[in-house]
Amino acid sequence: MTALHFYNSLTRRQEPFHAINPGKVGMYTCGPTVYNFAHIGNFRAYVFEDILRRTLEFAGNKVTQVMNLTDVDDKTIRGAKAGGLALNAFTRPYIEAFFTDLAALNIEPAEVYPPATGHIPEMIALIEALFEKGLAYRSDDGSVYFSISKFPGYGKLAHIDPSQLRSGVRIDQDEYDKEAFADFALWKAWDENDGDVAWDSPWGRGRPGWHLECSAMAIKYLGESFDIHTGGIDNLFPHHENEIAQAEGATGKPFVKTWLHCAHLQVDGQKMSKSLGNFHTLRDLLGKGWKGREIRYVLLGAHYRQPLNFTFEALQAARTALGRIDECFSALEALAGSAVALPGEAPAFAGEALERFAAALADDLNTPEALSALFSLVKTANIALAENILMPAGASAALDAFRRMDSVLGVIAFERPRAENIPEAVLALLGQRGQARADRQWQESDRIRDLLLEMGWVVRDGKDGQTVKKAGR
RNA sequence: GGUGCGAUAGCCAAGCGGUUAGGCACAGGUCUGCAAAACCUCGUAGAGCGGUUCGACUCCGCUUCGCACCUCCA
Repeated sequence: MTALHFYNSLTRRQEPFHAINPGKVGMYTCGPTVYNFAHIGNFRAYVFEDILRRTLEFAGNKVTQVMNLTDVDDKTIRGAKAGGLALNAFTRPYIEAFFTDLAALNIEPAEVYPPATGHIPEMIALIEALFEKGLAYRSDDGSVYFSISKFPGYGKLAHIDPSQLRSGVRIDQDEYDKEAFADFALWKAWDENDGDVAWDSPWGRGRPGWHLECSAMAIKYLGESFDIHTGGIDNLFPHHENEIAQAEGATGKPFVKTWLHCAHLQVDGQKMSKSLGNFHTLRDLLGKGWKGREIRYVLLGAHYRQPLNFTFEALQAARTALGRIDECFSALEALAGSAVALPGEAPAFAGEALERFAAALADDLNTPEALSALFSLVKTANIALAENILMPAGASAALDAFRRMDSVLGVIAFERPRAENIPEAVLALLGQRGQARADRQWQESDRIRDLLLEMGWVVRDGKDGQTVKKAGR
């Protein structure tokens, strides 16, 4: 396929992608803070990262993805305290829920999900390295800070001039004991709000700063320099900027080659927030009867660097569109039967659509364009089917193209409605109706059709007789 | 205030200096006893004002409006 190109937040340009070790890609993804159920805005980022991962695999790479779990920070500590629970007892259900949710969206698992609380020694070692380089200092209360004025490259990702950082931002400096306003905590000294959440360190009891975990765990699992780091756009500053400062400050090597950031999801044109009542968790939507594949499809509908407006109209549109894909796929399956595609027999339209699809993804993960290519395959296949010009081998080749596309999109085979087992009673009624139709007893035929509908089965009269389908979806 | 992004037909949403994006909805048609379903067909839209150009939705400038980040929200 065409060479992959990604927009790199660091250079602010679209660049050809070359893995440091050809064929093997190391990728770090900022994961959830496990103090609550993740919402669909969070999942936009995880689905985007899944598309990135699958596109890399589509292009023949072996991907090693690391996604951290932030299981210690202000919010988790606050939640544990409010619930009267130990920290890990508080976070565990949310970690489990997170994995359930990932599966519900057909997101491929990462290779490693390191929890912050499991990597305190690595973080302490990183702070020690920063002390050696003169980039860290200890304050009177025992906290440790990173001195951004001593790190020349600070601001290169966010393109921020550190000396400008103060303007317009509220200042509550007395909460901390820092030398410079923009310095950030590497280690936070224990205070009474932390309860029993504390680890020993050379600087006394306390807990790691939030930015530290990602640098420490990324280096541990992916090395001091690796290919790709992703996250939501909101993490670009300060979190990712600080990650670079910590990692490059300690190792002296370039931390990450390519940074990719996903734009936010909006709901009904506005930022998602609890006060506006437009805050949706994944489980809320599943509870309302929407399928994971439908939500996933909606999230693929816009380019990842553009804000995406989430609406229930979009979910309904996704349901209808997926239904069309399913119909086409099933019709091809029926025609293909057990036929195996032979070389040279693939219809040209399947290859063309797949090529367009691959080019769209290679062009900075253009999923809307990729979906357009998918639908061009649906349409041409439908026409070929209607005109009876498709041989079983051709149908099989078209199916292969769909499957290749779905290896990235993950919406066709996933949760595809299956042919239901038809109960005896329904079969019996169908038989009666068939007889009535043969006898041109339309009233009787319609009566049975209504009866079946009441039982939850929709009758479709086609060229080859009647078929039934579960109602509702 | 600083930095960045955007404004596309009823809705959602892409590419592109001149050649059909696509999806949903609407409308027509095929099929059908009727209906449903399915399938096909169908939209010259590009915030406003200037400029560059043979030609601009696409490049440049200004205006208006919207969004995001600016110390721990994906």
